[in-house]
Amino acid sequence: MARATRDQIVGEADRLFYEQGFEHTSFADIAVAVGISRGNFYHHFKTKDEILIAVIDRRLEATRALLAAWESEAGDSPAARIRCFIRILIANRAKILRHGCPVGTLTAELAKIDHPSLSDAGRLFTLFRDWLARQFTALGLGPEADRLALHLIARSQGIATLANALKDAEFVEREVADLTRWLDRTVPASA
Amino acid sequence: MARATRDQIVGEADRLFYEQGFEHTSFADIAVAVGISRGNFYHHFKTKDEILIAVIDRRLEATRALLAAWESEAGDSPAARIRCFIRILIANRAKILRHGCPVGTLTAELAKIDHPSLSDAGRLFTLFRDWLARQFTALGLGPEADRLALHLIARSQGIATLANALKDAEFVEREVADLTRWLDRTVPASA
DNA sequence: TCAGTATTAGGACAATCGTCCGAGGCAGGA
DNA sequence: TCCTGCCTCGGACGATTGTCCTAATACTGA
Repeated sequence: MARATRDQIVGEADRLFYEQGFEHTSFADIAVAVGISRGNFYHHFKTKDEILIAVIDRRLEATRALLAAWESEAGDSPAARIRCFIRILIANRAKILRHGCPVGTLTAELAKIDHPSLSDAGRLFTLFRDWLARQFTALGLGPEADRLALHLIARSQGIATLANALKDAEFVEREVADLTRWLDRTVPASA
Repeated sequence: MARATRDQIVGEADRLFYEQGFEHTSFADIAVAVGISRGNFYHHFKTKDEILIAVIDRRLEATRALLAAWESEAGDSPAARIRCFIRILIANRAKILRHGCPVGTLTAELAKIDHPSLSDAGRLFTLFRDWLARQFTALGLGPEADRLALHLIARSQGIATLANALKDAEFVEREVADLTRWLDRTVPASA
C-alpha cells in the first residue's frame, strides 16, 4: 500500500524535523528511519518542500484533534480547557527541554531561511490562538479574548525557549504555576 | 593588518548567523560579504566552529558593554535599568520581527543540531540573568531576584518568538506595556 | 493466467558544503 | 638590495546535498 509508506515518510519526517530541524534533516536521514531507498521518495514527493508541507498538514490535523480532545476532556468549563493548554508544557516537558516547542522552533527556522511555507506553519499558532480566544470569550472576556490568547501563547513560548536553552525542568514547573495563577486571577470567579 | 580582516570576518559572520542562521550561512556567504577569497579563511580560522566561537565571544563582549551602558544611562535606579532591558524589544522591533531574538534563535538552533557550543551561547542568557537578578536584589527582592530575572527573560523571549512568527509589531507594543505594568506592580513603590 | 499499473531499489547528476593546499604578493629588517 | 615571514588568492579535495532516471518488482483486475 502506497498510503502506508507515504504516512511513514511523513511521520518520520515530522519527528526528525522536530528533533534535528528541517534543514539539518536530509533525505538520507528519513530514508534510514523509514527503511526505504532514497530514490523512492520521488514517487511520493517531488521535492523536500512537499514533505514539509505534508508534515505541516499532519501537525495541523493533530492539533485540531488535540483541541477537540481537550473540549470533551474538560467538559463545559472553558477555564479547565485553557488549563489543558497550559499543562502541555508539563506533559511534554522532557521533549521541550531537549528540542523546544515544535511550533515555535519550526516557525523560527522557517523565518530564518525565509521559507515560503512559513505562513503555513504560522497557521499552527492561529489554531491555538482562535481556540483559546473562543474559551476566553466563553468566559465573558470577549473584547480581550484575542489579546489574552496571544499573551498566553507568548508566555508558553518563552517558557519553552528558555527551558530548552537552560535545560531546567524546575523552571518550567515554577512558570507553569505562575501562569496558572495568572489564569485564576484573569477569569471571573465562576468556572 | 590581519586583525582588521579577522574582525571583519567575525562581524559579517555575526550578522549573517543572526539573519540566516548558523547552518544556513556558508563560508562563501561570509567571503562575499567581507570581500575576500574563500581560501583565505583557513589562515584566520581552522573550522567553521571556530568562527562560531568567535562570534559568541563577540556577542558576549557586546552584551557586557550594553549592560554597562544601561547602568550609567539609568543612573542609580535599578527599576530604570530593568526598563532599559524591556525596551530593547521596542528598539530592535524591526529586526526582531524579521529574525527573532539573536540570543534565543541561536541557542534554539544550536540545541537542535546538538552543537558543542550551545553551553557557550547559553552564557549570553546568564549574562542578562545575573545582571537582572542584581537589579532585583538592589530593589530589596533578594530571595526572589533570580526567579524574577528568569521570568522577565522568558516573557521577552515569548514576545520575540511570537512577534517573529506573526510579524505583528502592534503585539510587541501591547506586551511590552503589559510587561512594564508587571514591573511596576512587582517592585516596591520606592524607585 | 496475463497485461498493465503502482511501487520500489539503486545509482547517476550537478551543485554545494567545509576543508585544505600551494603559489604569489607584500611588508619590514639586514 | 635581497631575504624572511605574514597574508591573500584561486582552486582542488572528498563528502553530502536535493533531484531525477531507469530497470526491476509487487500488485491488481480481467
